[in-house]
Amino acid sequence: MTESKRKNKPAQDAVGIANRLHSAAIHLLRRLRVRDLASGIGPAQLSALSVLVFGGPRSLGELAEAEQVRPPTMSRIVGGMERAGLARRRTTEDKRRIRLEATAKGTKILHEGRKRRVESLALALESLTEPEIKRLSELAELLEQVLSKL
Amino acid sequence: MTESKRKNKPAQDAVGIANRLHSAAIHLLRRLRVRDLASGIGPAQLSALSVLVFGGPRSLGELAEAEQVRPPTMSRIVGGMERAGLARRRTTEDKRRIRLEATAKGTKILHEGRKRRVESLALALESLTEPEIKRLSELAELLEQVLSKL
DNA sequence: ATAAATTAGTTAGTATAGCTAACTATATTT
DNA sequence: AAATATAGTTAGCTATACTAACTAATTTAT
Repeated sequence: MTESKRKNKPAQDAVGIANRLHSAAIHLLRRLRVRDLASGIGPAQLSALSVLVFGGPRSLGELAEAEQVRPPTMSRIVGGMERAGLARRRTTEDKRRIRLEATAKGTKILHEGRKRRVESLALALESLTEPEIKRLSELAELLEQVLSKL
Repeated sequence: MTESKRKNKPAQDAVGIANRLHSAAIHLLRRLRVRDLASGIGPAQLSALSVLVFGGPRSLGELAEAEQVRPPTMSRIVGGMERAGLARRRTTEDKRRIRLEATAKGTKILHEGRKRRVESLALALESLTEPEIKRLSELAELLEQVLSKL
């Protein structure tokens, strides 16, 4: 994959890029997952918690959608988060709905975990040159943009 | 998180970029995972299978290390792969060891799955402009480079 | 040459995380 | 008032992750 161009067709390149991005994402998360285990909280709970912390309180259905899982799955994840004291259920005017919010403990743990998780990646980034870092920053943004179209 | 810079210290930026990359990777895989389900094979099996297909046969311990899981976990994953006809165990000279290899069926399914999985991403990429695609290609490369330092 | 230690994998038991189907309770529509 | 729709939960299945404890084979040490 040392990237000599045989074809300039963007469509062709898109598949190659997609493959590389996919592969890179898998490897990235697998490495970082190891660090997550230190928090003693599973990845699904951690990810759901981050939605509550950074995105604010919301209903179970909304959280399920944000996390791309089915409601029963989210129901269990939330159960675990509650047991661990990371989040709580609140009743709402519409009594079918619940309002989920992060506890202070959940918020604290998330921030600590996120920091720990990301710090090894940040360290690796620092071995790059300034312009490379800058480019990587721009491209991270581009990636999120692409994902929003997925 | 709209990221105005209070500090220009690259170390600070690296954390921000690392966070965004981490987040993007999570979202990317979560979206693509949906497509993987079509194959009827779980993500761990799919990932292990890809090691066998693209990296060639190897022992259970080696596969476990490549996949960053413990041997008992890999033992189960392989069990599932065998039941599904995706891989097989072969005896070796050292009778403690086993040699794992992908079956023809496993190889075929992996290639099909990979294609299907990546094609929606490729489609999203095509909605970008030429220079954006080019930049994203650089990201993939740079990202792999960073990962190799992780 | 045997005993001890190491190595490779499996088995057992537990927890999390995903699904569908079926249920309860509340709200909305007819 | 009855029917329908919506929000969550419960039940039951599977996959994936762990540690601890086991078996079998090989290697090392006595």
